[in-house]
Amino acid sequence: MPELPEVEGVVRQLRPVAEQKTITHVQLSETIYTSKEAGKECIVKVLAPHDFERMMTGMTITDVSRRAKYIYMTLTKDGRTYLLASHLGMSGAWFDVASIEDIPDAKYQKHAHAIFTLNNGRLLVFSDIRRFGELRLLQEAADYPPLLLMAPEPFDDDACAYFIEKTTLKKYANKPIKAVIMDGHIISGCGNIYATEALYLERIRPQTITHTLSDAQKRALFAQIVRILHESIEVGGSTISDYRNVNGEAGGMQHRLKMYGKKQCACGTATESLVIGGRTSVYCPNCQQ
DNA sequence: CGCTGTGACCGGGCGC
DNA sequence: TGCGCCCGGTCACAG
Repeated sequence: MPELPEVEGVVRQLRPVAEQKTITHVQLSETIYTSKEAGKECIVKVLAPHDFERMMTGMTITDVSRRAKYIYMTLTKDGRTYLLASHLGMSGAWFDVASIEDIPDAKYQKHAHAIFTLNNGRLLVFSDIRRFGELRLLQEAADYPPLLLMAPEPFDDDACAYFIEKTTLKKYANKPIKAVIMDGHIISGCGNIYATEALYLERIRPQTITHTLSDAQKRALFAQIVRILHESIEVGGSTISDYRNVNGEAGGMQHRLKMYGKKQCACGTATESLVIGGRTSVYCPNCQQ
């Protein structure tokens, strides 16, 4: 499940293959067509499949960037600017290939849902096994209000202050800290993997009620999250549940995880798990107090 | 009005 | 072998 570091990796790989290219053809999957006909918002949001194909055709990709776990592609066509906001959901992936058969995993070949042909003949393919991902064509971010409500990028100067301020609101103060740091309105891009790791490294139990933490603890936790997100970006992200980068390669971060998915802590103690905010949360009852 | 809880979207993988 | 359940990022909406 791609979190911020994995999405950042995808963006860095997409840039050289997508920027300054023009989309000459778009083909959405039969699944999208039939699902949309049934009234569901399958991957392509708001627009009817044919309208999405028509509007995307002729677009020039001028910029690829990341905002939280969203991939933003800035597009231009006929002198107008657009934004394609794509989210990988649980199992989405982008591939840069010469043909569909070159997608390195059969499951991703089977679930190729949007095929963009570029003016150099290459294909940009959005695949998604569980269809929780999305492709949202907008004129600007403001056209989809949830994008404006996301917390600052964790690497921004004001992100820690924003986090501290939010944690003092009664809406968040009485929640478990893990639910708070995984909330994209508080911190951008920190999902279950990195929340679990940061709490372990700071020796804080995930169920700790937020207001019981001191500001110093909150600052240290935030700094730990930033550090571990950086570390993961450097080593290519975590390969968990089929996540692969644009070249189909695995990342290296999964080998460095100390608590996520562990049955036993490095100290020898069996880990415990509980559900917080609907997500499985693992911690060491010995190391985390 | 604000917050909380629940539903909706899915198929791979695993347990029985 | 086969069936059924669990998992999860995010938003929408009911209460």
